[in-house]
Amino acid sequence: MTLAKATLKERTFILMAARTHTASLSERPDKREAILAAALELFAERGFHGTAVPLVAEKAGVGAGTIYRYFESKEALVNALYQQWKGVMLQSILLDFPHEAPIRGQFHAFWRRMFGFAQEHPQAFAFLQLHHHAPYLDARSIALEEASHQPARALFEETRKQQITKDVPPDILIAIVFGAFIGVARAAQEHRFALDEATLDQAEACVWEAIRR
Amino acid sequence: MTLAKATLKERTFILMAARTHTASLSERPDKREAILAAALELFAERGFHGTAVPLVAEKAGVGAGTIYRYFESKEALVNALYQQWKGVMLQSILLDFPHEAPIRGQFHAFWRRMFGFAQEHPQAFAFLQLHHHAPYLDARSIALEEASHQPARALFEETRKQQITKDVPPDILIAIVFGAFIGVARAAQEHRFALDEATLDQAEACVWEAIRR
DNA sequence: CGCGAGGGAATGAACTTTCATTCGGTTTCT
DNA sequence: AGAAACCGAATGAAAGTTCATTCCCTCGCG
Repeated sequence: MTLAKATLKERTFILMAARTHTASLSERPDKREAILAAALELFAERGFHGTAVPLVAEKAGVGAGTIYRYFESKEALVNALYQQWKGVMLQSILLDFPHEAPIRGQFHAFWRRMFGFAQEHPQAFAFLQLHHHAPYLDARSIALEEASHQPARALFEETRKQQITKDVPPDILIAIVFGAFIGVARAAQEHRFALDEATLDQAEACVWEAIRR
Repeated sequence: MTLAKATLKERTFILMAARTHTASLSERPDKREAILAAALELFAERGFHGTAVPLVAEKAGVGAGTIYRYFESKEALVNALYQQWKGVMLQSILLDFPHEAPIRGQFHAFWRRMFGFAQEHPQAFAFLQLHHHAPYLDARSIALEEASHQPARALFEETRKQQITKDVPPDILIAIVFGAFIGVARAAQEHRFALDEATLDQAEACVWEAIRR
């Protein structure tokens, strides 16, 4: 996979191409959305194998058979969901990202945008966590997952050269930063503390200390 | 489900079985262990709902019905597994913990012991991650999960008072440290980098910087 | 010392439920 | 009116669980 060098625009294109199942001319996007929304909620709570398709249909207010007019199978549905939300997450982090700002400002943007997504779409965040590296994810989902690491790696390779961050392999810094992000976001979702501005800033300051030289 | 009593008895039995040979002939701890080992492997790879009970039986070299002689249900099995391994993890971190060492040394011990467990029992580590906060976990499993946070909270409350760590709520530091730990351990399991001594020390130094004052 | 009865552990085919998917009838839109 | 979309009961496969039977070990009696 040479997604490494793919620009944001190209990745966006990939994302759009994911909508493969445009079978007929008069599709009902609202129904498709209803199915995806119901599936998101249920898959996030109970997992893929723990969620029955007829239950998704009921929650979507749709007949069970209708789901198969929009998705080839349950697997296709979960992959469509994964790709949709991974794409949304990527976009909400990368769209208009301040590449020219000072590094510390870029890190701030990164941090805030990640939490912005997790707070705005808590179910999608839980869903993406739960289905990370699941065996039923297809090649496109896995490629998207891989691609999502790329911007951070590029950033940390650059900051390492500039001796802004520690002289540590970027993959380790990424693991620490993303790990801390997920840890904080999850703890907040479990109501261990509130995710207000002050908390976000405190956590950001801590994690920046972890990586800065 | 009236598993409270049975589970307690069974758990006690596990503890004893570890070092006793006085079990009566009617008891077959080896079978129980075989079932637990097979279940660990399969649940860690495919998840709870993704694993069929007869498959566990086959991998354990045991008849399907035999599983139900040792566990009331599939749910009871997954909870027994969760409690067993959460307990092992807790013990391997806390047993003979150097409570009197300097704080930085305690943090080092913490860090190394967590990774020691993750490296020694990668499947158990994956299993615990995957089933964290699953809806089929019973009260005892949840209580164990909750209890596992306690030592870290106590430590960070103390270090905060002593102004060794940042003036930040302990729960936030815990989320960052555990999050970073899980992030690093997972990245290593995905072969993003090797977990040698140098890497462990680098990551530890980073995370210590995150929390120290 | 052998042998057969007794009893509990183990089994896996069978049972019941539940699942993903299909399909024919019905509704809706143009 | 025709065609496409929609529904949900029907379907067959696969799931978790059960239970009648088998197996194996122990013990008591000849």
